[in-house]
Amino acid sequence: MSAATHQSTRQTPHEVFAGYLAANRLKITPQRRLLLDIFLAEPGHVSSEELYAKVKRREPAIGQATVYRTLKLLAECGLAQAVSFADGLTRYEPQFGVEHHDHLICEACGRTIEIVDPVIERRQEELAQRYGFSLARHKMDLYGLCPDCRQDGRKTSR
Amino acid sequence: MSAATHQSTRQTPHEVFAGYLAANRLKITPQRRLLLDIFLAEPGHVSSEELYAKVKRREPAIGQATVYRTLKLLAECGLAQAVSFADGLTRYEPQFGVEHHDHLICEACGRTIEIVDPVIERRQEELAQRYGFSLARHKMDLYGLCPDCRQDGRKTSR
DNA sequence: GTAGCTGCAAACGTTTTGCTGGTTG
DNA sequence: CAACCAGCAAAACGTTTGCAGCTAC
Repeated sequence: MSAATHQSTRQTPHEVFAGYLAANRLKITPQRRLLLDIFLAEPGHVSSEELYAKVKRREPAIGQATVYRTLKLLAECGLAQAVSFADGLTRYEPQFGVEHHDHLICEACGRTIEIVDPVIERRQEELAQRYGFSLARHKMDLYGLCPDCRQDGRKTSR
Repeated sequence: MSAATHQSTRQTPHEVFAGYLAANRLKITPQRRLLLDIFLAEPGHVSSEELYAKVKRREPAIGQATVYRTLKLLAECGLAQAVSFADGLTRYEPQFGVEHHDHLICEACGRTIEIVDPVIERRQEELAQRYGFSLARHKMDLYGLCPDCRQDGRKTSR
């Protein structure tokens, strides 16, 4: 729990979103509100398609295009951040009030585990300080093989 | 044997590639050799299309599919690494003979310092093992403000 | 009322795949 | 000579865009 950035402004995500929309003369619609809600309820990184599937359960009439467009808006106003895992899919992760995390990624099956290690987090701070940097954020992805894919051992026959 | 973490062996890239192909009963072809050469001559990250264009100048008959397929092979044997910049394009960067390092990046002036911290490296291994993963490689970028940019909000020199 | 929105479907650009003749080991 | 590969073109994939009617402001 080392939330290094305590802001005095305590806007809710919805306020942030509404503010951004208003500032750009865009409109608040039921779809956008719903998408924000469901997006924020997601634990980790979501692809557009995954979000589309979840939203569709509550609002079957919604279209994929709306999901794509809204995710882009969320990224623009800082509520979401686009991350890529080199699997041809763009994923978004909530940036508001969500605990930071890193990724442990299986290169074989694409499975991704979110991890946070206090030792590493602290060490990163120390490292940055050693170089006189003030650290704002970081990104760490570990690539390897998950337990399942290690056992499969489909290669190196003989 | 996923060949991604062979740093101690002094194999040339061509040897690595040939070894990987042989181990999987795949064949060495002129196209694959040419693609490896041109790929290694690239300074940074290349997209499949960029590589295709360059290869085509030397071997006009080559097809895009071959480039895609070969890049995938290079990634499998650890000579290339796929990176995504969230622009809908998969890029590959050469991984051979390059010392691993992480990045400390100034968000104001773009200055980048290459770092390696043994404590973090070791801890990453431990973390992966805890989840049953075998770790092949990782990527860590720390973002913040460098000493110069901390002192004055100027977005100076570089 | 008007600018902006939605859902649909078609368009788009990248990557993959099926096929056939040719090449490697 | 058997397995694998190349090139081609079509398919598949995720994402964007044009449109006509609808909605928030």
